[in-house]
Amino acid sequence: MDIRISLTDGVPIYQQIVTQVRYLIAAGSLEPGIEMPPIRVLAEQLQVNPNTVARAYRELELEGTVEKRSTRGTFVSDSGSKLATRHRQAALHERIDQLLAESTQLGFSVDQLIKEIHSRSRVMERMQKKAGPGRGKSA
Amino acid sequence: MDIRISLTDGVPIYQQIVTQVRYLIAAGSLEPGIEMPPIRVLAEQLQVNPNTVARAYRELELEGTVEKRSTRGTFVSDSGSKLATRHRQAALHERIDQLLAESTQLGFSVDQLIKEIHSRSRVMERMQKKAGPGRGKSA
DNA sequence: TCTTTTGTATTATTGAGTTAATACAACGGT
DNA sequence: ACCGTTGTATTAACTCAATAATACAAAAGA
Repeated sequence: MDIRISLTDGVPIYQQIVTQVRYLIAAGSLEPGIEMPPIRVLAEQLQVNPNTVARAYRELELEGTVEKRSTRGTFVSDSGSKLATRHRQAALHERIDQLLAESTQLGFSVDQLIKEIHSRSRVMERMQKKAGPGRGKSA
Repeated sequence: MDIRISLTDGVPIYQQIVTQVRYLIAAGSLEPGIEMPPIRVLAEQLQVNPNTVARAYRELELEGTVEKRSTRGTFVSDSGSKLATRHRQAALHERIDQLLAESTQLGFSVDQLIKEIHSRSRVMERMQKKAGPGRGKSA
């Protein structure tokens, strides 16, 4: 499981796990039916408390992305890929809505906002070229 | 001072004050040179602790939007309008950057993102027509 | 049946952030 | 000089979320 957590960026560990599992599933690295690492194993690899991983798995199960089969383990559900993608899109929509609300408050039109986005995306691209790969615990 | 705070939306009170003062200044309701309400007065109007208002004023002073003249009061600084606008734009840029980061992770191109934004903005407009004015303490 | 492996549940600790209570200090007008 | 007004400083309480410590329950398989 190629999951990397950062202890310094303020994002809760369990949330990082959820997000990255969704990513791995949406990207096809984790296919439906595959067994997830047991809670304790992943916790050991990431050097975090098992409860933290349990919380991430619980959230993933609630949304239907994975299935827990009592004592047999946790598996990527059949609809895992679809759900993971949907959740990621929902997260994106939420961000977009926040942004629209804030830019409206600022008196920007949508067109002006679009221009700003293009501008920022150019800046981000430039930064991408300089930035090295992130650091963090990995599994 | 037409400031309305919400005790239920999770945004810290002092932050709401800062944001709304910046808005009032950027919008021209508060012009450079104008005296701000004394900390205790605004605190009384908003029914919050004076320290909360003090914290908001301190932040506004740190960024140069207002000036404190020791015991004479707090005034909108000459560059207040420019600074308030700049801070609001910076906040917007930050949101945009988060959004770009997340959408990149999702595998969206900038153009796809733009389409999503247009789509969401149509949704938001529709919701605007239904929503009534917000409720909250006002001064 | 016993042991191992799985997820679960409960409770405590930690930590950050926000707000409040209260006392202080300085300037200015009378 | 004094009193009232201004902002300041210090400390405490409170809230909330995240994480950890620990014990529990149930199923599978030797």
